[in-house]
Amino acid sequence: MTDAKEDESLTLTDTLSSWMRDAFRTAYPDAPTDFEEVVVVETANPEFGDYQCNAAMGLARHLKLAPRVIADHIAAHTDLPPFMARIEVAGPGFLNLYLDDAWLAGQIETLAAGERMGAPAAGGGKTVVMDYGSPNMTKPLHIGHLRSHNIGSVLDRMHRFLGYHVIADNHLGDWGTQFGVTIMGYRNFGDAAAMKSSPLEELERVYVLSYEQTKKDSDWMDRCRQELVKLQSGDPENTEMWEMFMRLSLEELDRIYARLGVHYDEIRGESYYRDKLAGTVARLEEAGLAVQSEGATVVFLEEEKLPVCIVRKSDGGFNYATSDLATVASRVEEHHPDRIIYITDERQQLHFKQFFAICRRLGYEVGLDHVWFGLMRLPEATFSTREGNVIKLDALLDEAESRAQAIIAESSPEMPEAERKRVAAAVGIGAVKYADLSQNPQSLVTFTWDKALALDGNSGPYLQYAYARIASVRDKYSERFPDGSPETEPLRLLEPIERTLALRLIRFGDVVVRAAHQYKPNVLTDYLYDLAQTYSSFYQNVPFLKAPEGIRESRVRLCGIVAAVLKQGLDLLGIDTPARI
RNA sequence: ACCCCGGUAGCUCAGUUGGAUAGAGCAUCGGAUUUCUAAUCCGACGGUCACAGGUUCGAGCCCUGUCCGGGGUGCCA
Repeated sequence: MTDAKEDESLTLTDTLSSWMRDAFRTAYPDAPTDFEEVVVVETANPEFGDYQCNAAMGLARHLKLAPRVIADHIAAHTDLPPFMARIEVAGPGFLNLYLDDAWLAGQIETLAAGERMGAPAAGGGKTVVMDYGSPNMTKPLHIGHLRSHNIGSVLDRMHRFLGYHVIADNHLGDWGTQFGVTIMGYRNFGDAAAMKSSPLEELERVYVLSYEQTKKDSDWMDRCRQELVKLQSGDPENTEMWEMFMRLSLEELDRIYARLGVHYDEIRGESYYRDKLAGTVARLEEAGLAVQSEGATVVFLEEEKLPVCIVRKSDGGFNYATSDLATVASRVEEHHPDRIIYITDERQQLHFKQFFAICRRLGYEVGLDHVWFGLMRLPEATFSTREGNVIKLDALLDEAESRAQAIIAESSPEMPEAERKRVAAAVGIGAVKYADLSQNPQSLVTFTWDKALALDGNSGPYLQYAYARIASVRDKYSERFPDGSPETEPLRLLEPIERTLALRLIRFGDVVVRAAHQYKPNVLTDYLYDLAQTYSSFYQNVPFLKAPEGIRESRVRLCGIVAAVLKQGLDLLGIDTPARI
């Protein structure tokens, strides 16, 4: 029998599944199936055990036996490994599995001592390039840009945590059509002082003015295109202007990235690949993939039942697909990744299907995933720069911090000003991030201030509060029992809620793996909220410091392990955990 | 016209290979603080899982059709 700690790349459900699979194979050696479908899952209801296996029902047909007969046989004839207390059969053939209490307590004791809180080294050193954020360099970030950065950086952190070698790359939109419009705008309406103080706002302002001109003046767009062609062919004046735009925009991005806690290993915009675009098209032509059609160079994707993909426009310009193809070539050559993961909004699904299809035809073996998320919209409408109904990301974060600050001022008036500001930033920004991450990424998000800034209920601050209470409990313990050492006392799971808490803690590894591999941060937020709720109930209903010696230490120790898992989970979400809030 | 998503409690949303009685927050109502932080806890109320068929031991989840909403569909990204 496998010991649950033997293989570092397995989660607990992997181990349980493997054990159950062996049990089925032993019981039915001549069965016409390899039992690969036998898996163990967490139970939703404690009434049905800690984990359950539902395979007997599904296998009934293959084995030509009643499901209940199969389940009874497995339960009666399977040796129990050290981690298992008992198996029960229920209903039509459910196998309800109960973990051994002593084993469970032992696992929890060692959980916090390990590097990963029981999570496996699932990455095994595989290299993954993660492409997220990718802002347009001519506009300030608005609330709609939160998701790619937020979801992307959480998936990034989770993959690193699981032992993947991650290269996070910010593929800036710094070379597209918008620059012709922006250069024309800046030449005609630019304000050098405003450009210094808030560059992205100024770039956006001149972009909007210039864009409006295209409607009034039919030559305007042609002149914009000419400016772009000049830039792309190396005209010194336009290049200098572009470099200034980039320098100032990057400074502003750095500022907001620091605020959000987003970090990249590489920042390579589309411009980085500009000299490789012609060669990319040539390569497609040599491979017989790209052909001339209606004056443009295109790739037909009829086999994949996808629409045609344009790789070079009839005016000679290149577009997004070409840039992405050049980028993938560069990444493969330089990093040899096992997988490249792109995180963008849902509107780009077709683009990525086309782009991935071309990559397959070119023979790339690297795994390619497009993680798309639903657009953010306002209750009344979608927002757009042109409509003028955008909410700047900075403004959202400012509001979040000031709401948090108001509550702290009320609840902790004695807190020093500097700490109050730090905590307000942690709580406010944590609230904004959590509100976004706790939804299924693929859901369309309707933005409301109250939802984005929720400070109670299922919210980031609820988790931070649970963490801070534990820090406080442990401080009080040290004050009152300076000679005590909870970490060396055995963990005793006496009250039902304590065992429930232990069962939550031991799920952490499975949860992180599921969240990372399904690209769903909300799997982790759901878990952490459940953990914090279970802890809060424990906190409210069970005495720690007033408990008898021994039990007291066990409970304080359990608190510490909950705190460690909460902190690790919140770290993965990019949310800070102040010791006091 | 075609393609991709979505429709779950008054509101906002979860729902892990199809699994046992569909969950949470907010809102509403009732309770808990001489105590380890009440940003909390305990309880109540609240459902034709858009609609109609189908598949099977079992469907919110899979298949078909319809309605409604969002997005996309050769020279934006």
